[in-house]
Amino acid sequence: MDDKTIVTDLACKETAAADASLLLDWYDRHHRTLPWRTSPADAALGVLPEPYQVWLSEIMLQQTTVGAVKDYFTAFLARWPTVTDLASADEDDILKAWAGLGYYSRARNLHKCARTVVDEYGGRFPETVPELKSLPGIGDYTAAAIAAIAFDEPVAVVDGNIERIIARLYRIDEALPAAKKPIKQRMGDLTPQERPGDFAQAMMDLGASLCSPKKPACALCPFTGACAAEAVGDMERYPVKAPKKEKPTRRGAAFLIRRGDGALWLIKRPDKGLLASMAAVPTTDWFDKKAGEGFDPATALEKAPDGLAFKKKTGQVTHTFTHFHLLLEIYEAASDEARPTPEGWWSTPQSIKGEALPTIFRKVVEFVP
DNA sequence: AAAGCGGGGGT
DNA sequence: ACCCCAGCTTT
Repeated sequence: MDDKTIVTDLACKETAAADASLLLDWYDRHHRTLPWRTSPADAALGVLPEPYQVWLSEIMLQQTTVGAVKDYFTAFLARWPTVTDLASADEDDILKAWAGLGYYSRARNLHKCARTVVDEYGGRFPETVPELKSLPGIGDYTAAAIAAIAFDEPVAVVDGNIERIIARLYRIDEALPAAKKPIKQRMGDLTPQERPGDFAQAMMDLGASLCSPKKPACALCPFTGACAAEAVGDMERYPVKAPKKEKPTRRGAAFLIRRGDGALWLIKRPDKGLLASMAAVPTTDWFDKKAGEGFDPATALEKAPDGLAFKKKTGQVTHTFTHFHLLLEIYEAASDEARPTPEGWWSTPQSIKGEALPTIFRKVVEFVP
């Protein structure tokens, strides 16, 4: 190496450009073991994880924290060890196993995707981003994540954590979602040819630990000194986002129909829209008070299932969805009819635990005044 | 580009 | 109360 090269290297060090090896070294020292990762020993040998497990974990992790996913992932893998097993499963069994995890279209798309992989790809996941993206439930992020982690493809993986890190490293002032394009470009430039999957996971680990939305731990960060936002002490400004809309409150009534043996009458929700295809108890429509059609508890009984003597219970059940708050009044009636309306089924105290009840209706059936 | 789509944990 | 999370699909 001649003198001129040395001078160039020194100059680079002073400007301290972010570099993938800084992060990979950090990752090798802080590697977290997770149910869907290969062991650190295997990873060091370059052993890639099973594509089925990478896919399953990535679908579960969409907008969902690692802590919430772990037990669901373990249970799914034990019950359906391969994509072929999942493809031949009953969709209602998948919805029951998914209940409580949220974003239920993921569970329906999971089943569709498994069937496509079996029917169209002979039970093996495709390895390219365009083919992966064509599968149900797989978008830009998940396609890149599977390609990088399961197939060692050096593609730019960008999730919410990585958007934050990149926006800070390069002080990107454009607001999301417009900033997605330059962020993906920067991530592509930073992604190494070697160990692209580890690099992506290292970035996400960094975002989940040190480069947090509030009070990032810059002193411990492998990119310290190479981060434009840190240099000006304005980390929490990035990524710039559009202001959020406020959530309206909707109100309605829920109807518990209870049999002598304690069984409850459940219904299946429509196959489109909120909580599609999930189990529930009968309810009124949910009215947005701001829309001028305020819910009147006195008229709730007009919408109640026919022929039953409902009594209003004290207290309400509340729940917050992505785009509104919900407040439900609870009514209860005894019935020993064989089949009350609307169409549904009796679920006994023993069977109700296994029903595909989303959390809001889990709260309703467990309601105690 | 914006809206619809869950639930829980951290602050 | 607000923020965010290993986002995707539809409008």
